[in-house]
Amino acid sequence: MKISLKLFSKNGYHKTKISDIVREAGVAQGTFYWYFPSKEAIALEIIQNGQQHILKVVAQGYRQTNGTVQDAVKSSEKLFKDLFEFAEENKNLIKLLLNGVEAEASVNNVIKETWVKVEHSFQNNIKRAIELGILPEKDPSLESAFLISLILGTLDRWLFSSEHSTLTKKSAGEIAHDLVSFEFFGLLGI
Amino acid sequence: MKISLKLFSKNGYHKTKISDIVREAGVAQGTFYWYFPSKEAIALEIIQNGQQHILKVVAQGYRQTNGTVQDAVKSSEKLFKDLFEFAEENKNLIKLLLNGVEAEASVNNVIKETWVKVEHSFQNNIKRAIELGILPEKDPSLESAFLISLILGTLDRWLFSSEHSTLTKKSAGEIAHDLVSFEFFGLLGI
Amino acid sequence: MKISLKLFSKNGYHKTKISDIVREAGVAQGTFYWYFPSKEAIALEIIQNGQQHILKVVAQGYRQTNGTVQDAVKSSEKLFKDLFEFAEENKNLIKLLLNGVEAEASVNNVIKETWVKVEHSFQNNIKRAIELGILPEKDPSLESAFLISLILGTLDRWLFSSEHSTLTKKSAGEIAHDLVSFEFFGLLGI
Amino acid sequence: MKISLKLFSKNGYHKTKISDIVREAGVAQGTFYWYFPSKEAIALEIIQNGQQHILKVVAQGYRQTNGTVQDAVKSSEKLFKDLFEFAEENKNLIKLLLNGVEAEASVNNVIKETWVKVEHSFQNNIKRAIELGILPEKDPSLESAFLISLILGTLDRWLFSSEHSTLTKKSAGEIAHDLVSFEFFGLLGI
DNA sequence: TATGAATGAGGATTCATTCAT
DNA sequence: GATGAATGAATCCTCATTCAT
Repeated sequence: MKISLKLFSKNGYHKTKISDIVREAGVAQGTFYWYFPSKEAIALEIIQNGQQHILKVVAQGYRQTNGTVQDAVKSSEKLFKDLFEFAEENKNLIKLLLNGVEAEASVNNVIKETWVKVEHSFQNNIKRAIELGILPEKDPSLESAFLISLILGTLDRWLFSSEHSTLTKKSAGEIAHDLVSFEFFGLLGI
Repeated sequence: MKISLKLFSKNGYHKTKISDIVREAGVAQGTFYWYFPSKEAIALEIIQNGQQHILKVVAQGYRQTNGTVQDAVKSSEKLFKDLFEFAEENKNLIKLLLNGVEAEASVNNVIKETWVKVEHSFQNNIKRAIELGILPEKDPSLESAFLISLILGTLDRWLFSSEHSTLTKKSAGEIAHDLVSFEFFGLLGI
Repeated sequence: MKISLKLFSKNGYHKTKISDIVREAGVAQGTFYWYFPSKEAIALEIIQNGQQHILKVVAQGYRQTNGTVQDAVKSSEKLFKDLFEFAEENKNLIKLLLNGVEAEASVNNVIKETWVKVEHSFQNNIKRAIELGILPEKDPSLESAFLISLILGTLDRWLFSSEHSTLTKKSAGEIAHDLVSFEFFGLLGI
Repeated sequence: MKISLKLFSKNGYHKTKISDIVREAGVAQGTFYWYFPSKEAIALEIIQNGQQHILKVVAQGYRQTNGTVQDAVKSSEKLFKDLFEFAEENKNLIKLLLNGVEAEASVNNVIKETWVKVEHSFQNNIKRAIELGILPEKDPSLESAFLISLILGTLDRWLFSSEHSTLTKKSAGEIAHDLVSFEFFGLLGI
């Protein structure tokens, strides 16, 4: 699975042949089919596996948000940092999830699902913050859409862009700090 | 090209067969090759074509930004509206550009290039705004990375997400309005 | 036809496309079919045309063989010289005829036929020489087979071999001279 | 490979389809590609294989040539006999090598190479005979060119010509005998 | 006569999957 | 559990030929 993930993320789903995977794994072609019923299946398993990990990170990321904006900012920054650190350690997985493979529909669906779930988590947090009076009364679903767009796009550029020298050099913590500032205060923020 | 674009964006590059394209076009297989040297070539032409259109929209989107924050906000909103309207009218193209096909490297490169160029345009605008004292002194490359992430992610969800009932129902103008608020003031903005 | 001959001999029958021919000729694809019913037909016409020329050369090559061995040698040398000069001026044709295209059976047949006819001419001459007591009593059909083998093989190496520096530098007359010596006296000849 | 050789020599390279080969071999199309990377590759392998065999025959054909013309004649006749017997047993291979396929350049090159090597072998022998004073001082490269022309042309007519009733009926030994007479003494020989 | 766009059968190669050992 | 040879459907592309203009 590790090898498959690497090859999928590096070369894409279709361009990764079973023969490539088994060659690198040092086993015979038939052996692959002892462990996985099909190419689709292993892709699915890889993605679902990854989804669990990510959701765990996100779930653990938010701690308490009791009270002030200051708390919310800190909490958010903590989550971003965790998420970016996880991404850094699992580049291949993230690449696969961000690029979206041109694979069987089932695989694409699990990928979509992953981000939808992450977004839901964000949305719940925003809702709570509004209820607590920390954030102004706005549409949480819209705000979370903005938020996840912001995060995933930045993540993509941070890890995989050759064009962003500034971005690429930053650590997960630094990115998280900058990001949270934009999140709460926008371009005009301090 | 129109048919190819539709099929590519709907089914992906690899799953779109030349035979699919010509069947829908009502011509013979060989006719395809009279007009395009290869499958890769037509994909490339489609994308490059699309790139030009988008860049034109972006270039024309920003008008003057002479002076106040108010002006900048208005200008930005205008651009977003234009961009989203264009996207709405060219859903297939946008889908292709956002999802990124798993195609030949050349095709993927042109897609990447497209967004890099759009981002550059944003970046220049932010620079100018900083020089004019409209925006606080920050790293424009970082800000533009945030901005493009925000826009493209939102665009994706607006056009192609089945999960965002709130988002989906909004018009290009409304999205642009909400987006510009987040852009300048963040979650805390009015 | 000239262009076709060039391309056929240079690249082979199958690798020469009608589109190659018409491009070089500066006419449209359809125009080709106004003058020739098919690719096979033009090849056939080219070869048959060439056959006539060669047979004329061979027919005129032998003059009188009245009497002595000396006469026969001279006569033979004259023919070889004519033949080799013709070949030098019609390299493309000769290449086509010697290599034997992998074409339709009909084309190959005309090529075979050409050499068979040339050989017949040789055979008749040998017969006459035997009748005149110039050559010893042997099987003329065998001798002519030897002779044509000798000539065509040498011709091939002379015109198209990159390995025969000695051969390549000789003129048609010189080759003819050497050849005739071998023809009549073999390796042991003076 | 045997089947491929047969089909190549019978129908030519281009007219032999992979589907023909596998049908006759009784395997699936894909199986072909398990053993050979391409059509070109199998042709190459066949030819190279054949080249080795021929060169072995030629290398073993000449024995000692110690002394007299008589010895040289005998030695030569022995080689011709071996060569012609080999050719008789490997008609398909010889046909392929003599006709020269219209295949990829690589294949054609190996064919050319084969005969060049055979000729070199002849040439060396002639050189030695000159040094020993058996043959008169002449250009060995020219003589070997004559010799190989003579042999290959005769071989071609013996095996594949429908026009040479006299030739066709002879055995390898008989042809060799006649050939060696022409080789050493020419038309005028006893 | 000339054009050149259109045709479509044909053919090499790929690769996920199977299965006897 | 493991092997790797065998399968064959699938697909891109070629090119001689046709034909309306």
